[in-house]
Amino acid sequence: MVHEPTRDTASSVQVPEAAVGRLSLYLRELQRLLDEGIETVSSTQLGRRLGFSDAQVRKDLAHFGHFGYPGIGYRCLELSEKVKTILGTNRSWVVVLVGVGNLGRALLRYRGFEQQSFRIAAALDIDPQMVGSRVEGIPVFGLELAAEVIKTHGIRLAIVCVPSPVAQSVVDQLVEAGIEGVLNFAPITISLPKHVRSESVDLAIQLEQLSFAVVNKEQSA
Amino acid sequence: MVHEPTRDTASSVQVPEAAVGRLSLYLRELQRLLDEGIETVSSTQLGRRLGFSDAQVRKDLAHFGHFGYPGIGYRCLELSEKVKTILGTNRSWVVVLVGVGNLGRALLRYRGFEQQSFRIAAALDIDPQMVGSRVEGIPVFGLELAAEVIKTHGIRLAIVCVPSPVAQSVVDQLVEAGIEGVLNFAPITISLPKHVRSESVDLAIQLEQLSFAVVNKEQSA
DNA sequence: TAGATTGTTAATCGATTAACAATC
DNA sequence: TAGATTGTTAATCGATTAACAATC
Repeated sequence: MVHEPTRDTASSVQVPEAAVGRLSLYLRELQRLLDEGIETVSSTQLGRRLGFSDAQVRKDLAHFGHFGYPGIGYRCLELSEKVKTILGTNRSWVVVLVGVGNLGRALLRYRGFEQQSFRIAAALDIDPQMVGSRVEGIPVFGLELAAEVIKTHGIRLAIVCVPSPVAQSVVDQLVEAGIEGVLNFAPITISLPKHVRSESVDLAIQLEQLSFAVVNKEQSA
Repeated sequence: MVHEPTRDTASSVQVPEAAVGRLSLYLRELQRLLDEGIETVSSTQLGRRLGFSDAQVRKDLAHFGHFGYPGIGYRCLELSEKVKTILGTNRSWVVVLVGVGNLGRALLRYRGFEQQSFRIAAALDIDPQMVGSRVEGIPVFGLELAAEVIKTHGIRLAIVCVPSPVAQSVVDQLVEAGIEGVLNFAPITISLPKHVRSESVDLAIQLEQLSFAVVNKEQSA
């Protein structure tokens, strides 16, 4: 009796979202290991460096393939390349930054993510004073040119650092213009069509979490 | 000073850590409702605005007390005050910012979290050129004065935006000086003693998560 | 009262951990 | 071969959802 190959790849098996989050941490740690000249790492070692159990590490990675060698562990370089491919960062992403205020300018200057295959190619703003200028070498266009800028540079992701009151409407325009993912710095919950994904950074919320943890330290200890 | 990375499993059995994270989102949304002049909200309404189920909202809040009124819902003002008390943000927190580089200066300028009861009272740096100056009105001290600055201002939380290679050692010094919570912008996993809590912001990781979601959109849809 | 909505218990679902045969 | 470590299955643990009596 001949069977069709069973489809148990990532497309049919549900990969927990938390596992994808940890994938980024594994990658970051693998890159540190490589910097330290370490060539192989076991799930126990990798987990210890990140505060995860060995089982967690193996399970997470096994969702995506057979990357390890029994008796040896994982080869750091090989695994980091595999993880990059899974995350989609084996190739370069072109990003647009929207809102060239204090925070936006700092991010243009920061460049902390460039080494990780994300490159800001253009900025958008509504301020006529900014439009037409360059900030940190990056040209600033009017928001109404979003669709054109996005198409010209093959942009799929946006970093949005506009004031909260206009954030939803700005994101709506970006979605209209074809953006597929949004990193949002405005402290509001953005409504998006299902085909667009967002991540957000809210420093007030993170500080609140620290506040809670510190205040409740006695109880949780 | 070497510590094990803090384990998430240290969270209390009674209240899931994820529920505490959502508490901040409830608070943010309650403040928007108040701005809109809305006085009461049901778990269904609040959940819809945040993308959570009504049961989730009720369950999360019920971990901390009986805040609702059957037949009516939750009174926005009252609930927001209760949530602030739980999070510890009903009172003001004094924060120190460490590392006055591009990102640090942007955060000093940003002030997005001041309205949420977090106030940066002082900055620390090792650059002799910076030490003794003021940035955005905030005085910059040498890192070696950490303990004194922390004690003088009653500081318990630190925002750390120093380069990755020195982040662990800087945090070690802050812990030594008595800091209780750290918001870390360096893209590394920081080892901390169990009594110190950390949150981190890593833009590269958040962009990677967007990258994954966009690349795997077909499968996940 | 009738309608609405909570807080809570029970049922379901999912994620983490433990254990171990397979394998290098 | 002996020792180490993976990938995977089973067991455990925890979190979310459903349902509904209590209650305003």
